[in-house]
Parts: sequence; C-alpha cells; structure tokens
Amino acid sequence: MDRPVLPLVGAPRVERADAVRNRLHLLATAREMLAEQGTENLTMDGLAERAGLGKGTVFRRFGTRAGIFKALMEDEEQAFQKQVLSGPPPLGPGAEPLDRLIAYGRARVGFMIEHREITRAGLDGRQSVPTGSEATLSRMHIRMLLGQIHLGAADLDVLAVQLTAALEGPLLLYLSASDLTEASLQIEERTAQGWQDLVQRVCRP
Amino acid sequence: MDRPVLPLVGAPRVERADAVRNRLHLLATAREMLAEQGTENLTMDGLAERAGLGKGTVFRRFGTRAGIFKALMEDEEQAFQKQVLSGPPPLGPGAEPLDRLIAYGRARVGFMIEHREITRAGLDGRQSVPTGSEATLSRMHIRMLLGQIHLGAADLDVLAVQLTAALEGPLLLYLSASDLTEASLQIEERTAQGWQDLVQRVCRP
DNA sequence: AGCATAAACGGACTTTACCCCGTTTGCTAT
DNA sequence: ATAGCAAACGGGGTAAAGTCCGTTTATGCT
Repeated sequence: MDRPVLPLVGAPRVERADAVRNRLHLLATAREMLAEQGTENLTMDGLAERAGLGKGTVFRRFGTRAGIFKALMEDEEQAFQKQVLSGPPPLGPGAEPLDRLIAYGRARVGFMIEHREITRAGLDGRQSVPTGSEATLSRMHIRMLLGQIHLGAADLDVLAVQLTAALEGPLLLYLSASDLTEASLQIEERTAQGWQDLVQRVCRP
Repeated sequence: MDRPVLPLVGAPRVERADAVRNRLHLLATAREMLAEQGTENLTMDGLAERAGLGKGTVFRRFGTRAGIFKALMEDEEQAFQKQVLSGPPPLGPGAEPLDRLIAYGRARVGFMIEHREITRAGLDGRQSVPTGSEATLSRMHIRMLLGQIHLGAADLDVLAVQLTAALEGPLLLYLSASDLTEASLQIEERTAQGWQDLVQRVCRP
C-alpha cells in the first residue's frame, strides 16, 4: 500500500504531555528563583540545572530568555483580565463605560507597578520591540469600552492603541528611571489621575 | 608644600582629545558597517577591528552595544529637532500651536519610520527600559507647544508624556510587527491621521 | 501489542557582550 | 621642558544566550 499516512500538513498538532509537564515545571522553578534572586540573576543554565532539565529544553520551550518572562506575565495578565471582566461594578460590567475606562486605568497602573520587574525583563532587547501580546489584552479591553462610548466618527482601533500607549508608556518610563521604593505611591497616583484627565478629555462630547 | 593639587572633586572634567577623535571615528565606522550589513550584524569586536581600535575602547566610549545606537540616534534627533525648531511655518514657528503640534506628529512619524532600525537597536534589553533621552526631546517639544495652547487646568507634564507615548508607541508596535516594505505608507498615513484626531480631541475647548 | 514518526530532550559548542587590569597617553601646573 | 596623574587604551578572560544534532520518547495507527 502507499502512504496516505500524512496526518496533517503544517498544523502544529497538540502539545505533547512531557512538553506540558516540563513547561509548567520550568515556570514554577523560574518563579522560585525569581523570588529568591530577582530577574537580573536568572540565567538559562541556572534554571535548567535547578529544574533538572537540559538547557536545550528550556530554549525549546520558551525560545528565548525574554520568552520566560513573557510566559510568566501572560499568566498574570490572564488573572488580571478575568478579575477585570467579572469584578464589581466600577471595574467590571454594570457601570458606565467611561467610568469603567477610568477604573481600568487605575487598576492597570497598580498591576504594572506590582509586576514591573517581570514586565521589564520580558521586553526583548534583540529584535522586534514589543513582540507578542505585550499589551494586547489591555488594548482589546480598552477598544471594547471605547466601542460602548458614543464617539463621533473616529478610528477606534487606532485610538485604542494610542490610549494603551498613553497608559503604559509613562509607567515604563518612570519605572525605569527610578527604583521607586518610595516615590512609588506618588507616581502611581499621578499617573492614574493623568489617565482620568486624558480619558475625560478625549471622550467628552 | 601640601597637595591642594586636587583639581576638582567628582567633576567629570572635559573629554580628552583622543577620546573625542576615537568616538567620532567609531561612530563613522559604525555608520559604514550599518549601511553594509544592517544593525543585526554589527558586533563590538567587528567594529573595534574595523576601526583599528581595541575592544575595550569601544566599550569605554559607549558603555554598551545599545549605547552606540543611542549615540547615533542622538545625532539624528538633534538634526531633526533643529529642523523642527527653525523650519517653515506649519512645523516651525509662525503657525498656530495646535497646527504645529499636528504637523510635528506627522513629521515625527516619518522620522521614526525612516530610522526605525537604529531606534529599535538602541532599545536596551537588559535593565532600564527606555534609558536615556529616548524621546526626551520629542516630549519637551510637545510640552512646549501644549503650554502655548490654552487648556484648562491640566497637568501638562503628564499630558506631554502621555501624548509622546501615544505618538511613538503605536509606531513601535507596528514597526516591530511587520517588516513593512509596502504597508509602510498606509501605516504612516493612518498613524499620522490618528495623531491629528487625538490631538484635536484633547485640545478642543 | 508493535511500529512509524514527529516531537522533545540534553548537553557540547559557538558567539558575543561585557569586565579587568596592566600599560600608555594627553593634560596641567610648576 | 617635565613631572605627576587622571583618563584612555588594548586585548585576553568570563559568563551567558542561543544553536546543533544525535538520542530518546510520546502518540496515533494497525
């Protein structure tokens, strides 16, 4: 007989069981090491050794060092978004879109400050700048809320990108400048207030 | 006699002549190599060798690989700003602040697209995200124009940061996503238009 | 169960950014 | 001039990211 054995073409197929196990184990190990040593001192060799796996495996799973941090952040992102989508009214459904947008910005600022170190580490120096989702979920949420606010003819997709950048950009700037052990609260408040002002300006009739 | 010979304390003093010479020579050499091989293939050893200098010197001058690209961009930035500050009216002085702001955004988009590769390479992966001026000049210009527009009580400093991010963020996002050999013009136009819409929204009475 | 195959694994190897420190050189004050 | 010295230079050394490829393993099919 001939070989029509080709199962599928090009399709990536499902992730194998051992792959899943190793990925989760590596992420858990990475979290441990991060808590103990900070992002700066996490090396690929170190992670592999501590996890009891080969270095090749680490790279196969995450592609790049930054990939690990991106994966970690994706988890946090998802938790955050779930909280946003199903939280109590100022943030979650039930309030006016504009109020939700304002509340979202405030929450997002807190979130970013909380996870600033991993976020930073997830930025890829080499090649494409904000590869991956980066802030995709955030942008989509903002985009959704904009759709519910009555704005004149406007390119909502572009506006969503702009607002996302206006929300996250300043944070990244501040977060990198200082180590903010104390200025933190002030920056958080100022940024949140600035977001509110901006959104109200943009969305007023 | 005692030694009041201490000339100054902590002050960095002036840059020595050989240092200046080497810095300029390295920048020129880097430009050559960039034109021939692209940013990706510029290595510190390669640069040092071609410039006929030691590797240590390259690092002493620029601190880091990204530092070279930052230095190159600083040159371009300065040229750009000069052009903006003393150019013909829609961009330079003589027009309404709001119109200048819009024109500035358009010019800036073009500038960024033109220099996207070096800009990207200048982003430091390791440590502090947008270290250095990055977009400081841009922000200051926007800040200045905002000051000339009559806006109600508003935190102009924060607003300037937000608008700068809203202008540059989307570009970085798009520029990284595609290699834009063709979509370029479309993206350029859409971003510029988006900027105009945003600014008009923010600044209307 | 047994087989075929694509995917995953491991770890040696390569490349490159960045550090260190002994040596050299341009300034400045005598 | 020239002595003293801070700054600059050079290039070998180190560490860590990322690649390669031969070996092992999970999975779907018969």
